[in-house]
Formats: sequence, C-alpha cells, structure tokens
Amino acid sequence: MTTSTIDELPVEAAFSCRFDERRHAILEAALELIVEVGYERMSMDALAERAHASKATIYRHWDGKAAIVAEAVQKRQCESLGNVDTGTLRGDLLSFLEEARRSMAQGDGALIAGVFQAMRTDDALATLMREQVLEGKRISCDAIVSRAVERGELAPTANGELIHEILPSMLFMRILVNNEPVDQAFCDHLVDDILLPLLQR
Amino acid sequence: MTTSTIDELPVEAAFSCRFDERRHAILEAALELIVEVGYERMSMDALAERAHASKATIYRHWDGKAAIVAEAVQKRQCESLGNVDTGTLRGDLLSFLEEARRSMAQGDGALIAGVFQAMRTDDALATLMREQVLEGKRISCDAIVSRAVERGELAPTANGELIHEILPSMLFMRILVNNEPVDQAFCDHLVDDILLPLLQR
Amino acid sequence: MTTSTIDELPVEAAFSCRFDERRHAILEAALELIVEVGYERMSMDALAERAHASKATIYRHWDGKAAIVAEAVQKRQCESLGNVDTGTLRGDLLSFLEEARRSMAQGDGALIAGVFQAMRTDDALATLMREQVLEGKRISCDAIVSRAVERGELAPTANGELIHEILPSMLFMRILVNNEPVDQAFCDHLVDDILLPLLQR
Amino acid sequence: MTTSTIDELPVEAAFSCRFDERRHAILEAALELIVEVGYERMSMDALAERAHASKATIYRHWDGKAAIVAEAVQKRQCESLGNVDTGTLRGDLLSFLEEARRSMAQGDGALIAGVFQAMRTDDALATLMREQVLEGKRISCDAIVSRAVERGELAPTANGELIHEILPSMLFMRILVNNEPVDQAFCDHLVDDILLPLLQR
DNA sequence: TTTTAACCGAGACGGTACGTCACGTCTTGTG
DNA sequence: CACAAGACGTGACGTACCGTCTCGGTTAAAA
Repeated sequence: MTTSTIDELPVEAAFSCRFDERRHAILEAALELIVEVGYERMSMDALAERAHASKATIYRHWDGKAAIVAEAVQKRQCESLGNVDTGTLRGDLLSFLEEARRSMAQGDGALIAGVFQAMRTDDALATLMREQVLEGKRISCDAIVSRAVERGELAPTANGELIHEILPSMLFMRILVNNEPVDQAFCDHLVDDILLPLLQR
Repeated sequence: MTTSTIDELPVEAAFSCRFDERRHAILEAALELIVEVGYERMSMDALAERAHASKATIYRHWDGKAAIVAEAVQKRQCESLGNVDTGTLRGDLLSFLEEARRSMAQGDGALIAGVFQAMRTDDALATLMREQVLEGKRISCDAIVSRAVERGELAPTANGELIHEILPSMLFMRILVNNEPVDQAFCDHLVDDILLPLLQR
Repeated sequence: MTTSTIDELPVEAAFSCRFDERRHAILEAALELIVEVGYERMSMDALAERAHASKATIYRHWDGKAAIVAEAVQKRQCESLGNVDTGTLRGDLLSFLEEARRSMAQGDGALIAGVFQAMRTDDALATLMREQVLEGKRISCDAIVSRAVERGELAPTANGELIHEILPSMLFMRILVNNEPVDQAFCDHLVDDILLPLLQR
Repeated sequence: MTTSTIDELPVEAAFSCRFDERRHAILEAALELIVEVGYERMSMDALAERAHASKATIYRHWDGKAAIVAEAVQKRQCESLGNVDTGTLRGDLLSFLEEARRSMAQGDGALIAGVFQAMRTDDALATLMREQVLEGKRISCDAIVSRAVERGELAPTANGELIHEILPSMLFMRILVNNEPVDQAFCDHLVDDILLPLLQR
C-alpha cells in the first residue's frame, strides 16, 4: 500500500498516527462509560471493549483508571471554555454558571464525582487536576472580573479572587454532596445574594 | 441534632451485651482503617481482622462498607458538637471553624472524603448523611446566627441560611479538592472577608 | 441442623468435607479437560467453569496448572493398578501391557504427554511424579518377576530391573514420540522379542 | 539421511544473501534460547531481540515457534552425525552413545525436550521430526548392524530393527523423564546387558 | 442442670475485576 | 522493497477483594 488510508487529510490533527487514534478512542469510551455507570463501576475490560482496544494497549498508555479519567476530563474541559463577554458582570457570571448547568445536564456530575474520587487515591492525578482543570476555571473567573473593572462595574480594588473561591465550592457542594440540580434559581441566588454583594462591597 | 438514634441510653452502654460490644469494636476499627488507608483501600477482610470479628458478623449487622462508615461517622460526629457561646458572632464562627480544624488535624479529612465517596454509590447512605450529619451542622449554624440576632450584632433580617450554604462548601472544597490545611489564616479569611460582610450587609 | 447431610455415610471418605468435595470436582474437571484439549490448551478459566469453582479456589489449593495435573494423574494412576496374577510370566506381562492399552484407548495419551511436559517446567512436580507414579509401575514390575521366580519360570538371578527399565521406555516412546497405537502386535513383540529373551537369558 | 530437503545447493549457501543471513541468525538465537530457558519460556520477543531481528521477519519465514525450533534442531542434527566404524559392534554402539553423551553435555536435553513438547502441539512438526531426525538415527543404527554382519559378529538373521527401537527409547526416557545423566555406566549397561544379548541371541 | 437456640470466629467459597505477559498481526519509517 | 522497531487485539495468567455460606465452639436463656 503506497498511501495510507489516513494521510488523505492534509491538515486536521497533523500527526494523527495510529498511536493517537487509539488514545482518542479510549478517552472517548472512558467519558461515555464514566457518565453511564460512574467511575467505580467502569471496568477496564468494559472500557477496552467499548474502545475496540485491548487492555494491554490501555495499560501501555496510562498507569490506571485514574490516569485515564484525568486525561479524559481535562480534554473535555478544554473543549468547552467559552467565557463569553455579555456586556455586564451579572451577565458574565450567569453565563459562566449556565455553562456549568449545561455540562451537568449532560451527565458530567457523575464524571466530576468520579474524578474527585480518583483524586483521593492518586496524588499525581490530584495535582494534575488542580493545576490544569481548576486553573482553567480560575483564569475564566479572573477574565470576568477584569472585564467588569474595565467597564467600571467594579472598583479596581474588588477582590476577584473571591469568585473562584466561592463559586466552584458551592457548585461542587451542590452537585456532589447535596445532589441538587444547578437550576436557574440557584444561579440567581448565587450571583445576586453572594457573589455580587461581595464584589461590590 | 437534639436526639440521636442511638443516644437513648443515658448510662453509656450500661449492660453492654456481646451484641453491642461487637458493633462498637467494628465501628472503631472502621474509623481507624478509613483514616489510615482511606475508604477505598479499607477492605472488609482487614476490617474483620482489626476488629477481631468475622466478616459474617459484620454483614449480619450492616449492609456493606458504606453503611458501616455512615454509622461510624455519625457516631464520631455526635461525640464532638460543642457549639459554644463565645459572646460574639465572630467568636462563635471562629469557634465553629476551630472545631473543624481540630477534626481535620486528627485525620478526619480522609474520613470525610471516604464518606462522600460512599455517598455517590449508596443512595440510602447519602440521604442518611444529608439528613443527620449535614442537618447537625445546619442547626449549629442557625444557633450561631440566632444568638447574634439576640445580641443585636445582626439585624433580624440577616439571612442565616447563607452560613451553612457557604461555610461547609468552602470547608469541603478546601479539604477534599484543594487538599489545603484549614489553618488560622483560612478561618480568618472565611469569617472576615466572606461570612461577616454577607451577614452584615 | 443437628445432622449433616453428608455424615450419613458411616465410612467411605470418612472426612469428606466441603473442602475435599471441591478438590475432587476440580481434579475431575482437570482430567476431562486435559484429555479433551491437551495440557497446553487447558486454561484455568475453563477449568474453573467446568468444575463450577472459582479460580481463587483453585489457586488456594494448588500452585498452578502443573500441580493440579500432577495430582489428577496420580489419583487416576492409583485407581487402576490391578497387577493380576495370570499364572504365567508371559501372561502377567501381557496383562500389564493390556492395562496400558486400555488406559491409552481412553485418551490418557494426551494426559501423559501433558504431564511430561509439565514436568519439564515444574521440578517439584517432576520429582513427585517420578517418586509416586513411576515407582508404582516399578513395584508392579517387581511383583511380576517375583511371582515368575516363585513359579520357577525364571532363575532367581534374573534381572527384574530390566523390565521397568525397558517396558516404560518403549511404551512412552511409542505413545509420545512415535504416536503409534499400543496394539496387540506391539505388545506381543515387546514381550516375546525383547522382555522374555532378556529375562530368560 | 541420503537426501535432505535443503541440501540441494551443493555449494553451501555460496551467495548468502540478506535473506539467508536472517534465517541463520534467527535459528542460532533459537538454539541458544531453547537451551538457556527451554522451549516454553522462550518468547518470540526475546528471540527477535536476540537475533536483532523483527518479529515480522520471523513470522514471514516460519509459521510459529514450533517450526523454528524444528528447523533449528534439524540443522543441529545434520552437523553431527558421525557414525564412525570402530572395528567392533560393541565399539560402534558405544561410539554411537558417546555422541549422544556429548550432545547432552552441551545442554541438548532441554532442546530435545522442547522439540518433543512442540511435537505434541504441531502435527506438521511432529511428522517432519519423525521423518527427518528419527529417520537419521535409524539409518545410523542400520549401518552399525550391517557392518557387524559383514564382520561376522552377528548372524545375518539378527534383528537390527531392535536397536533403534530400544536405544532411542531408553535414551529419551533417561533424559526426559528420569532426568538422569547419560554416563559411562549407563552406556555400558545398555550395550552389554540389553542390546548385545538381544542381537546375539 | 441440662437443653436449646442464638451468636460468634474463622475462613472457604463463587464471582468480578484487576494489571501483566506472550502470541501472532499489522504499521511506520529507515537504509 | 525488505527490514527493525514496536504498537496492536486477543486471551490466559495469577491476585485481591467482595459478599455469602458453612462450620464448630461458646454463651445465654429456657426447660
């Protein structure tokens, strides 16, 4: 065979070798499974079958279940980090929460729970997640506050740090511990009763 | 929590029959193990050995690992629920956090993480924990706010609800996700920069 | 339950507890499988399923495939070690070979091949087999020669050792290497052209 | 062995192309490995590494492990098939056994065991080995008897067949099953107590 | 006291999933 | 274009833990 069946695409995933194709299939399968059955009940055999891969291949690429899930979540996180400018601070905050709402509605609650569980077991994973996923959130929060300061909605002295301290905490508490939906009422309450008062103080 | 499901015996286990003696030994062993190795790595075989009990006995008394841990945590929670009146709102809040600090220092972080993990798997446990443990925290928070209103530190319109929304969220986030210590600086920050401003608004 | 469902048999396998029942089921399944598919293709999973046992149970009782097969073969060997007195040396020898013929016809060829293969890997097994199985054969051979000497068919100086040197060698060669049947012609040839001439020399 | 399937090239691989160079390296590596670790524990990966070859190349040239080992053993066999005329029947027999002794001392025991094991799995290999290797032994035995008849040491009616029936059987039994050395005492015993008496009867 | 029944420890059991290893195939890139 | 290098799917391996079950022995109340 003179031409590969894959090289036909001139660009798009430039070095998309078999290697990467397998990684991708496995990560996708992991995301599906973790949402369907949760982290704990996702077996490596099931993962291998779903990804049309072999367990050997999986363990060749990752150290264990935790590492796979970490990478999968990180990937998913990168895909959706819009951070739209709605023109007002309140709008930006609600938009940010809306993103979380949509994510949860898709079943990411189980996924997040799975990841946090995995983080308790695997320190390397925990560090990774903190550095990459949470840091992504932080950057978004900072951008929201910066824009508000530029608009003159907030004093330059407003403590933007507070948002990414409080917002993720309460989101996770609601999702993971209380297991209540991230609905419009909750978003409004969070923004109007907690975040804005603290920022505008 | 005014009445526990177990506290009914005023004289602490006066006629401690073999039955109760076994329950106690197993619960103690569970607490030890969950702190030492975490929920996930606590095996029932290890638990049985540590408690000098048989797995049959364990499964005779509880449905599974989750149920044991739930009861153990509940028990531990009942032991330490001071809620002292320090004379000021700020003092009460710091005292409340101090309690959490001490608990964490003893290794309860792993325990809490374990319980939350178990809650994802076992719905009955989750409901139980929400009703009993979290409700206990809520009552404490309410009491703190009530006393502040009586003292005139807070307007009667102050939203006491906010405390037990925000405080546990941020505590858990710090302990379970960020894995950072609940130190004095954090307590002060939480009280002075977040809780008090919101209550006194 | 005051009386066990098994104790009813006063003798016959006096201590036939669950323990031994499992061993027996597994050994029987092993014999079946090794004859059906050979030693190499007998998987432990298949063995577990066939014996309605779990792999854990198998590995609790034996070190590995080799050890199971060793015990199974030893057991089978013990079951059939007739060594009948036919009245003549030639008759005894042919009877001895007839036993081998029957065994082979039942598919024991594959079993023996499997065991010898396992012996190359597992030294403990090899020693065990040499001591127990081959020694059983040796005793039978000695008995045949002793009876012939008593009858006066052989001089007391006849070297009985020769039988169990030559006979098993040629049997195994024919079965394992040449893969030819142990038929009547072969038995006659072995007895009349080789064994009797050497003994009567 | 008058004609081999490979000997057709009179000039011994005169223009040893890369093709043949690879075959040779792999066969040599196979001989080394099978002697070092045995047939079972010789992995194809190890073989490829040892021969500085790729597994693809190996599987391009042979069907599997068995086929490689078959060819390697055949090659080794052809290298050493002296069959010297020592002037006496007894001398020829001992010389023949001496050859086996030397071979065994070099570690060919493991090799032979490996081949016999492979023969149980691979019928094509088994047939090949029986036809080529064992037939080689038979021809040597026949030659020894023929010379003895010519010398007048044996009657023309002596059954030469007996040698290659008994001799390889007892050699293999001793090597593979009993795992005892092929020492001088054994050779003498075999020749003086078994082979010569039967031939001279 | 003697019986009887509940309870206990010990631990074997059938399962499920784990992470590893080797086989034989297939792909990529170099000489 | 054959090759080395090595990733891949497959499938068996031996281990760990789960939750169930059966066994004797011990302790309590009932006879």
